[in-house]
Amino acid sequence: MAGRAASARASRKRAYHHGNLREALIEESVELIREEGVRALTLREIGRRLHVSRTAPYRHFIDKAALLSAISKAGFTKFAEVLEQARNSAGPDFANRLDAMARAYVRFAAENPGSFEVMFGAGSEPQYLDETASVEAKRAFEVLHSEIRQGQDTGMVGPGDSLAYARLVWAMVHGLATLRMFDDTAFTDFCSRALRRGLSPAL
Amino acid sequence: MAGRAASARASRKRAYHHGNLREALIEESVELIREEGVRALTLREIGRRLHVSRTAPYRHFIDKAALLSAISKAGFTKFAEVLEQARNSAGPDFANRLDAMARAYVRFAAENPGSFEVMFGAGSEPQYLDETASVEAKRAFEVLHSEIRQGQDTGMVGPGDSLAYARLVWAMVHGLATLRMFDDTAFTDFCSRALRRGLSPAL
DNA sequence: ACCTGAACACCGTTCAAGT
DNA sequence: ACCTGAACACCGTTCAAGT
Repeated sequence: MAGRAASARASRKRAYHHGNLREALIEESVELIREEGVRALTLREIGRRLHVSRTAPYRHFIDKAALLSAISKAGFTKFAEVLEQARNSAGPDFANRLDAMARAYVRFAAENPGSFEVMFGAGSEPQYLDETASVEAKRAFEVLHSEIRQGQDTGMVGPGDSLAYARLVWAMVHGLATLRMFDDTAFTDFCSRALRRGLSPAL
Repeated sequence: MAGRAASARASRKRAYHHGNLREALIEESVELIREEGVRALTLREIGRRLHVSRTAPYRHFIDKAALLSAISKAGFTKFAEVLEQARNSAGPDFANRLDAMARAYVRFAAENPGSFEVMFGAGSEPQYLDETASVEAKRAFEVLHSEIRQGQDTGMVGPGDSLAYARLVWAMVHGLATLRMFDDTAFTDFCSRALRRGLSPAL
């Protein structure tokens, strides 16, 4: 009946003694955040859920901030995959690829509000997403940045500093995501069009 | 020597019994947030600072969330004033007025990170800044929205839904502010130009 | 190595009691 | 009306002690 689940749980629990408590802490934290929000993330609660003492997390993270940092990095890794996948599925046209990434960005924020908050929240300080950011955040940003460079090659994006264009797009879409303006696809498309016009070479 | 400060403090303290503890709680919270960040905002600490018991705030706010809500509203009131003042000081030219508001928006976020976080943070749910938002938030948004309408009248902004244009600009600038991309004025100006190009009527 | 319980210094919130 | 102290149920974190 519940044999499989039980044995999975048992082996999982035993496995903590083998060195993957760290991984389990991150996974369970992401799950808890998704279910109950960031405020519900508590070292004690996460310990309870993993049938582990409340101080066990300190074997793997120096403090709660370190756990949050790991959650953020895991979030950015997933985020980069999502953006890349959206871009690659959108065909060769620059407009379609950019729009697909914008939609994926906003959807990620909508579906993972907790992770999104940890990734971009007060604790972190990502700023320009290049120098000070984690390598995971940089990788996500690079997915967009490389697309902008391609857009410049095909004349869809004006000449000049590709980094500035990429930051501009990132900020625009990030604003949409942060203000949770994503339940109206007509508006999102409206923004995409205006954004592309803003990027295009001056006449 | 310290007589004036002392008597001011004394009359201030006595005044709490006269009904302005509520106001003092908000002011002191904003001050504390500015100094130490949102995480430092504690009902107990705020009570300490005002020489009042830790449960005194409950006479004026049902819980901590209600205090935060009041802080948010006060922040939006200030925010609206700042935006309006920036616009009015920028002369008659649309581009200058829009750029001035963008700069003021970003500067407000830079100078009041704590208030900004409370205003737009996880607790609140402002979304489109019109229907669900507080009247204070709506007022701030209206400063921008009315300017967009004027831009349409003078042909600087394309025809159609002025609300959509206003939301677009808000999201763009909000992204800059949220990602703390404000230490590079050259980049901010770059974004302003692209933004205005995106708003302009299609050819 | 990894885990545990007890303990410390904090919170938000409630409530009976004071003026 | 407005304020207070004690109390309750939580936290994050440290540390000596266990296997």
